[in-house]
Amino acid sequence: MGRKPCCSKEGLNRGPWSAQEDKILINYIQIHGQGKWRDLPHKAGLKRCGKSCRLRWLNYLRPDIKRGDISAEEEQLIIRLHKLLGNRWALIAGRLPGRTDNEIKNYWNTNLSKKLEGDDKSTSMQLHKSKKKINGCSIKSSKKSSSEEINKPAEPHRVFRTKAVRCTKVVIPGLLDFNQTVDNVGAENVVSQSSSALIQEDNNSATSDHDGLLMDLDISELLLWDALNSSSGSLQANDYHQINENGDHRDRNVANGDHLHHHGLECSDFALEAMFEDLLMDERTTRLGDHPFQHNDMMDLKSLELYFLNSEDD
DNA sequence: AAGTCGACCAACCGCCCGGGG
DNA sequence: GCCCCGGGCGGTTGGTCGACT
Repeated sequence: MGRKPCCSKEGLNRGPWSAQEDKILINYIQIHGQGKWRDLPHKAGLKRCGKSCRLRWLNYLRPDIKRGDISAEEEQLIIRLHKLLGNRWALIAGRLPGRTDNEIKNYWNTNLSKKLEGDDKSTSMQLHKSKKKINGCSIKSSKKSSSEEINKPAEPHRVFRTKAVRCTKVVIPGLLDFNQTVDNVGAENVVSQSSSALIQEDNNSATSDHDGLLMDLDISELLLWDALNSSSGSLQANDYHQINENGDHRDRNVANGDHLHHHGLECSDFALEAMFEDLLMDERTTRLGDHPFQHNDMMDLKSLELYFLNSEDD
């Protein structure tokens, strides 16, 4: 009955990885590359489930993993992205170079959720006094986080999807031509710059007056966040490819343009995410006035909002 | 010093999706 | 169209360790 397990658990090691196992896995991947996770343990001589190997590599052994505390900037970014995306840890992680979804998820669950919950509760008559230490006072991570820096207004989060259900199809009317050449764009720069921009835009971003969709942090803000930072330096297409590879998903869904069709654009989550960057690419590479964005580096926020509102209506 | 509690986080689990046959 | 497989994702668990009493 039930689902067939991904592998036989018999005779397999479980729990924490030993240094020896790590070494074996690293050596194997360095030689053979990633993929074929199910076969990997057998071929590499590891007594581990393939999924376990994959997780170990992605969350711990990858060379581009950034170790250390989450910075205040990263924390702000996580909060805002979570507001926008909900528990889409992989997407959020995609915006934080070197951070893994697991790490962000853990960080959120142990620090930020309580922090924000505390904020909410503190402004809602503090009904739960029985729950001591709820407001981050004794949270261990206070040593590394910056709760004082979170001066968020206590308000319910508005996310597009709070439930972790994959959105595989999003139809966006053919306002944008995603078939345009993708060049001179470095997503890595986009990511890093975008991140800081998002933070900087925190307080002065023009939030929409429209109900619902664009309240608080919204798609247009995310777009703006990217767009505002699209003017720096010339960037290479292979940079984009590189970050796609590092970002696991976007190369498949976006760089190939699989999901992007003009006049009725279909896109996956990954494509949706990368769409923001593609919008940026569009703006940068074409510099045409045919779409709602001004060809200046400073884009018209209202245009962006209207664009998405129209999309929503459609 | 010893016991208890709670936070942290690596690892696991189960579900879902896309691709291929 | 259906089924299987590989891979990805989010939720949850459990071991470890530090803080507190």
